[in-house]
Amino acid sequence: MPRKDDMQLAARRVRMEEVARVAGVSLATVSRALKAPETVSKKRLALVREAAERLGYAPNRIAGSLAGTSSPLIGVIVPSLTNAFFAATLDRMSAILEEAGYQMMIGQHDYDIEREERIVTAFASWNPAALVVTGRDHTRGTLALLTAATCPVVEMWDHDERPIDSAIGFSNRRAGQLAGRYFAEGGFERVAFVGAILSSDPRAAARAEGFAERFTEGGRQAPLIMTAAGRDIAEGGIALRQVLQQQPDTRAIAFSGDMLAVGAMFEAARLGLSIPEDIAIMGYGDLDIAACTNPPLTTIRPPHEKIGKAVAKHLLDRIGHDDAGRENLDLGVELVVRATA
Amino acid sequence: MPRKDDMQLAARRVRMEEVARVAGVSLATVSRALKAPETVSKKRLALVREAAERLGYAPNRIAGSLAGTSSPLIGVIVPSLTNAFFAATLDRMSAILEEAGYQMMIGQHDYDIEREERIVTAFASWNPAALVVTGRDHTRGTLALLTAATCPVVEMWDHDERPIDSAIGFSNRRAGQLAGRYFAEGGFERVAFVGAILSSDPRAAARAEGFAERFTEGGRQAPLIMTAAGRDIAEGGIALRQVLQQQPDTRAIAFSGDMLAVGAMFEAARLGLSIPEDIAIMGYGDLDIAACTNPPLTTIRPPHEKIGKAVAKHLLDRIGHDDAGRENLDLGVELVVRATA
DNA sequence: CTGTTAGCGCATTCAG
DNA sequence: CTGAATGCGCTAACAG
Repeated sequence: MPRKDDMQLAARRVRMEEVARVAGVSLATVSRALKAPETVSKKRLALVREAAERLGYAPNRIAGSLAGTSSPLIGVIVPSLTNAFFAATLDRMSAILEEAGYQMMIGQHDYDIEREERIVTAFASWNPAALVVTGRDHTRGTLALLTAATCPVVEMWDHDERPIDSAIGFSNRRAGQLAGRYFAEGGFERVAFVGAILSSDPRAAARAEGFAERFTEGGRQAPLIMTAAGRDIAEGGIALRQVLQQQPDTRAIAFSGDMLAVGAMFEAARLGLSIPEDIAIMGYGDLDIAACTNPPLTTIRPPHEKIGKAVAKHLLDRIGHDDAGRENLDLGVELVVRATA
Repeated sequence: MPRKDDMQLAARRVRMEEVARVAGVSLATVSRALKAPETVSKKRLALVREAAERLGYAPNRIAGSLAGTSSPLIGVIVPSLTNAFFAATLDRMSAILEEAGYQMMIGQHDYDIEREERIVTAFASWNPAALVVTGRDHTRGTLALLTAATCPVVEMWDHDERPIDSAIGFSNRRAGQLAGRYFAEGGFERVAFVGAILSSDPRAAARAEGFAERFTEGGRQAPLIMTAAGRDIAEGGIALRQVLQQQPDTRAIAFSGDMLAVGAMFEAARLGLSIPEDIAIMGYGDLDIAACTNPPLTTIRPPHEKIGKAVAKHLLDRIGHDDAGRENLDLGVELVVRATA
């Protein structure tokens, strides 16, 4: 490991001290000129900026974070990076936060709350400016860490009473209720709900519950609740066949995701079933594809991008502004009626 | 802002010094016990571990990174988080790197290389253990930063001569050639290539070039190259109509993405066109959906997940091991013939 | 408005 | 194998 006073070819990265020397001011003035320009005289501000520019100075954020109160790092944990919903949320967040000079550290736990705990632990040790997690289902350890955290904590994608700190999302139970009531009002007798891995996705499980709850309200027979092995489109077709086998008189199926629904539509076509005449289909997510299928998919639209924007803005509000308080926002969810149900 | 010697309710985070005190050893011993257990006697190792456990000690990674040579942070920059290809790559990388104790900082530039430069600059100031960018198309500034970087730099998703440092990907031109040759051999006379925003996506542009190059080889008429306004499924249908309008005798279309191709298939159905009899369709990406459509989509499969794994492993190899050298890997690409072409 | 002075929490010399 | 001492590069009091 080379020592810094060795003769070295690799130029050392330029430090604040050199900028100060070149600009003919003190270290502190450089620091202020860069972080709070309004607290420095115009004359020196210009000197510092010019020197920094000329030397190609880039501050060392690690050092800055150690000396300062907290780091411009925001930890965000989602179940999966490949899930289009969370990707949309992350996309919006990153656009806004990057603009404001924050960096997102992203972690995924694959619907495993033990892994979530490990990631929260790891993130906490970076002294982040904020921590964002998905949902309200955590281990006791995660809960303890998050409760003790000195930075703002946001639970997103779920709305409920008494969040740890702030929560921004919507009610998944209500989303399920929307579908259940719609099927009930549609006069269907026998229906089913297909959810991907309901045991590990508490949000999908909440939708299933809400669905069953509302559908059975008028004294109707309880829906068949079926678990699909995954969220991919291929599972949709498999699930359709299974539902029809277990409950042949099923006339309507609600899926926990649009891709499952589309897979079922493709499979229905292969089976010679027409939609919605033979079987009605409802999706969840309102992905771009929903509007394009034949016939276009009736689905439920969660506020994926709205969540991203709202979380990012809330964070920016709270970081720094001591007056900005916690928040518990329900962004709502809507039924988009198209032609499959 | 509370000072640390104030009476405070919020417990201060436990530091290494407290662990040292409780374990009855020096600070240095704690540090060594935690980072290089083999350099400490069994007896003290146990003492330190117990104390750390009991106090719930979590090291401050910011401080560690400042004192140490570099940080366990890996900067990864992709064009878009919502693009399923990059999402798959990030997913694999994060799984492997997280396991090894590294944190990914993810940035997206939305196919804007000026924004890429800003993100690279920001990431560099975190003293990362490695930097990963997508593709080989960079501003001069980015090039300068990356060339001067003291950490490993990987350009992924593209393969070419002379990368900045390491490169792991495949040849997009070759991917295009595969499609061009297939259409030529299929005996088509008039064909088209539809690419999303070709002006800003150099990889899609390379595929278009490769496509035209091979298709025209036998003296065939040059294909119509058409730019779609976006990557979403809805654009596929729009593009199909435009192609048919501009070149009514088109008998085969290659798309720069599976979702565009699927959108075109849905639109073709609405237009009463049958696939592949009236018009042949080829996708790119081999997303899950490709195998499920009616008929199943013929497409080209890039090694999305393989790239993620290979990049992560290469990084782990290189970080620390001075002996591990640069790499320039072509992971290949394959044509998946199904039923649309 | 400015410069001087102290650390931030840890990794790493160096002596023992 | 261990402990004392030093400093990573910067920010935040503080006094002028």
